Amino acid sequence: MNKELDKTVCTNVEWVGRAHCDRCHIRRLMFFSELPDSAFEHLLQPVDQFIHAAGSTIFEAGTRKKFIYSIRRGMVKLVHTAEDGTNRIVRLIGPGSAIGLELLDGADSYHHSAIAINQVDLCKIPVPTVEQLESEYPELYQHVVQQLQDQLDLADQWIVALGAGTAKQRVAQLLLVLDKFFAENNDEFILLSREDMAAMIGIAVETVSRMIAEFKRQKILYKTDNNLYTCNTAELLKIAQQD
Amino acid sequence: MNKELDKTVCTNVEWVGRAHCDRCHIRRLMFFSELPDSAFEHLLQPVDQFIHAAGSTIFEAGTRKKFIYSIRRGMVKLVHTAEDGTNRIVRLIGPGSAIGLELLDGADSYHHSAIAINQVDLCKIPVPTVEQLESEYPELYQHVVQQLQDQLDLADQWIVALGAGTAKQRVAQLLLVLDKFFAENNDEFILLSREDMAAMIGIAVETVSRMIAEFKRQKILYKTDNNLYTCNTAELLKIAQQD
DNA sequence: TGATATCATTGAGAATCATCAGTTTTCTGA
DNA sequence: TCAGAAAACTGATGATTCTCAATGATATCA
Repeated sequence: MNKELDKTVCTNVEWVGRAHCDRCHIRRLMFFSELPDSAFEHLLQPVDQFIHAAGSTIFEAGTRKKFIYSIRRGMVKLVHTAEDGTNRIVRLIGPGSAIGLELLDGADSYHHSAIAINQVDLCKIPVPTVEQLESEYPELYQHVVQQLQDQLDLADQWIVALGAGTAKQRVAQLLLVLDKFFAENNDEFILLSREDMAAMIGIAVETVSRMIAEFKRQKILYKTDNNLYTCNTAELLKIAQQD
Repeated sequence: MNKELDKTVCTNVEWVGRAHCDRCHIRRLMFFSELPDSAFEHLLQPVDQFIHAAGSTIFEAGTRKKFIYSIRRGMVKLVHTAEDGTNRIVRLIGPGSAIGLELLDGADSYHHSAIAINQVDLCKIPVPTVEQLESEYPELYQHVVQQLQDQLDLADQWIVALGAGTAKQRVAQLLLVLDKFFAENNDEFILLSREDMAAMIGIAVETVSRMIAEFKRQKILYKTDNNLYTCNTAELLKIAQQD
């Protein structure tokens, strides 16, 4: 199912500059939210800021790098690739969340591949720096625990909502998830590719397409802009939960 | 799918006694593994030990209790129940793992119900006691992080292995998961009820039964004892991964 | 802007799975 | 040890979904 996703891996990454966490205007939303300004005076290794183009790979599963990434803007998909090349999307990660946290507790390589869905703005934080700050500021542990718990909740939601039911129900659930996830201020959201959606709910691409097309015809889902969509949440909920 | 699991909730719970963590012979496997004996001299609230009979509920989703549980022996299923009564098993938890960790970071109630699969031997640890020990011994945070990361890995494995593929592939994957999970020393494992298996992989009970029966006929799965089974791992892997 | 590649949609037939109903097996308690 | 209940298994049928193939729409780039 869904083989050879991303045949042409575009590695379009732009270095934006050294991060100055003490002057970061969104720090209270980010990985170092609990730390005082003074914490960043003597970092073991510096934090850098990057912009990843849509489709570019942030890290690949199994790679032995030593960085975690705090997402400032954009959406990242965590992908598991099986031996036969089958891809499965395990989680979507948005602004304020961190990826690569497995490195903080002994894992020697990333557990998934992380790929930018749209343009992603992120901070690249060396693991030794995190460990240094953890030992100096135990409150950072609290934040890591919070992050992991949030991601565990997401994974559970994924299992419950996207892992059972008919194809139509799963697509409806997925749209509800996307709506809640992307819609920060407005209620528009980016509709993912059929391939990505299929890789999330474990059904064929054509089936996803059929369901999406049907929802569009029924005006449950409508395009507002380029590839921005809005949906009728109430109607989707009814579909998702019907017996 | 799989409605009215556990119509007769047996709440057979036996108090074994106050836990003396400083003298616990398996502490290095348990939640307080990193702490010194002296840590337990002045606990805010005591830790108690219980035995739960198979099928009994350890806690129910949404309950506002203030305890986490460290599993000493036996298997626990974490169950999500939808509004319509549909049950979905989100995770299996075994010895050395802890449940209810969501309470440690602000959640005011359990996210799932926890039900004993076989006889479960556990320690009931009050949240204030954990918080006390966390502030005195920051290394306990490390352990919580480890626990959460382990459970996140389990959840991801669940999504990848049990969420896609044909019914036969999913059942094969599930048997492999059970084999790896239950088989501590020997290679026998408890075969769950068809209802539980269906609730894990999101297919109909009858379909699970058909697949299991087929595996038995093909001698890929054989009963060794009461309801202990052994499986041909290589053969199951082949089935699980075939195109 | 037009050519081309990629993605989304649709159709049709085959394969898979859910459902309902009935049978067999296993478990449980008197 | 036996009767009754629960769980597991099986068969038949219809609905759903996958697969293969073709067409339409959209994006990209020279």
